[in-house]
Amino acid sequence: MSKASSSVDRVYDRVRHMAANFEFKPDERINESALSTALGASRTPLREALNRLVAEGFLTFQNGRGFFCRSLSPEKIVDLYEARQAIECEALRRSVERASDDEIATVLAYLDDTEPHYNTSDSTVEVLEMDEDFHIRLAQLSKNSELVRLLRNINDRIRYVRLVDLKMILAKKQIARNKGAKLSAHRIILNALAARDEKAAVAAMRGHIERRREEATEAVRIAYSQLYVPAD
Amino acid sequence: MSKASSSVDRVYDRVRHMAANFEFKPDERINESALSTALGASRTPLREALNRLVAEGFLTFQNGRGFFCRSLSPEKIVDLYEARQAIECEALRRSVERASDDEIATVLAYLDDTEPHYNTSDSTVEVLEMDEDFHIRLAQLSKNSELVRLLRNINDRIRYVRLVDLKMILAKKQIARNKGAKLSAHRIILNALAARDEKAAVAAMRGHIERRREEATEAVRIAYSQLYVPAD
DNA sequence: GCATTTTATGCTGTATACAATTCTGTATGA
DNA sequence: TCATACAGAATTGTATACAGCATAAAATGC
Repeated sequence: MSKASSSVDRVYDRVRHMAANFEFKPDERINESALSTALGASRTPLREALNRLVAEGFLTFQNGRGFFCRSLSPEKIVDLYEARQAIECEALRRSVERASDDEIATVLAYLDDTEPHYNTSDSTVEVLEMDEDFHIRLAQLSKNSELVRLLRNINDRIRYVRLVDLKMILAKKQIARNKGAKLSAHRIILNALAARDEKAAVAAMRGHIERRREEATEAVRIAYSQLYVPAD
Repeated sequence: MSKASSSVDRVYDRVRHMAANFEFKPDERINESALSTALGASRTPLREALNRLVAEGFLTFQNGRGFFCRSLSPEKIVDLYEARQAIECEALRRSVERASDDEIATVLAYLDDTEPHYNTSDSTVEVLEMDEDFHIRLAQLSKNSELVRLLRNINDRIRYVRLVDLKMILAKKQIARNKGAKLSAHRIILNALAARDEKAAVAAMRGHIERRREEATEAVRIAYSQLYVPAD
């Protein structure tokens, strides 16, 4: 049960995390020598990791100029939200066919377990983690590993903006939060799935993501200001 | 207007093409030294290219054992077809909102131009190229570059099976082919888009891809036999 | 003072070397 | 006959060196 992870893997994980959280500023050039020494590896494994991240959409690459952080623009983020709608709605359609009642019940149990914490936690990171986890579990019911893979990739690429968005939401609705009075969006989707009501489930999912998509432009604006203000 | 492509880029293009066409057999191990000399480059740029291809889903990687061709299974291909449905249908929905009449007319003109050749060519490679090109142009109407990017990736990963499938279809319907008598599937989709009929367009697209998805298992079987029979 | 050329610095792109690991084939024993 | 152990070969993983390019800085001309 050992990990036996290579240098590339360690570097990859670390740099991916940095890129996801915009520890490189948008469009910032990445200095390979500096980063490699900072990570305690040589440039060779670092560059291999960077190449993977380019293919995943976390970084860009220009010949002769090196690697750069991806840019951060409302358009790009909206594009990703739309891709997320495509993926998650498709997964849901397949889940209606393929997920057993037991499997759906397991996800429902997960929801029951986490919802109290989800509704009271002040840590946006924790809340987002739970949210992502729910969506992944739901997508896995489709039995389509490609859709799950794509969703994971998209989630990681919009995480920073989602985090900002979530902070925004919590700041606004700090007083009145879902405490079971109203059915949560997640519960509505899952209930529709359990009832094998494809249309209702997909519509709920679409709307659920759509609401965030609409906030994307604003969230990106705030994200920028947050990125370029040194003090937190 | 020079290309100024680096060694990595050249190697990347070449190996990607090889992987797409299963010039490496499914699950086959890739020998880095041999391949690098064959491509006239050293192992360093080759490995960078291989890492990109892993991230894109063309290859897999096992620590300490190296790079392998992706496996070829009906399940994987079905997964990809479903992902394609997700992407293309979403793109179509957005195109209904965003594509101008002129832009749609341009794609229609492309269809008019290519359809004669499309219906008579005996080269499955050519036919598939035209088909992919049409679908990409259509997806671009969505103005969502992420969806286009994903579609390109998926298309390249299922190309080999699609090629086999197409050969199968042409062999069967060799006599009676669409010569304008019946409206082509592409034309139906495009007309619905032009009429801003989202439901009809999406339904047509879904069905269009669904038909191929249903043939996937059979096509994979034939693909296997073709891959492991030396003579063509 | 501004634009332009030249020079210098730093960084990237690739090859190569070598250590570490895995694989293959053979021999040995039950 | 099968399993195991071992030795040699092959292959991968990483560091390092250096050439070539791009960028920044300095110098020159107007």
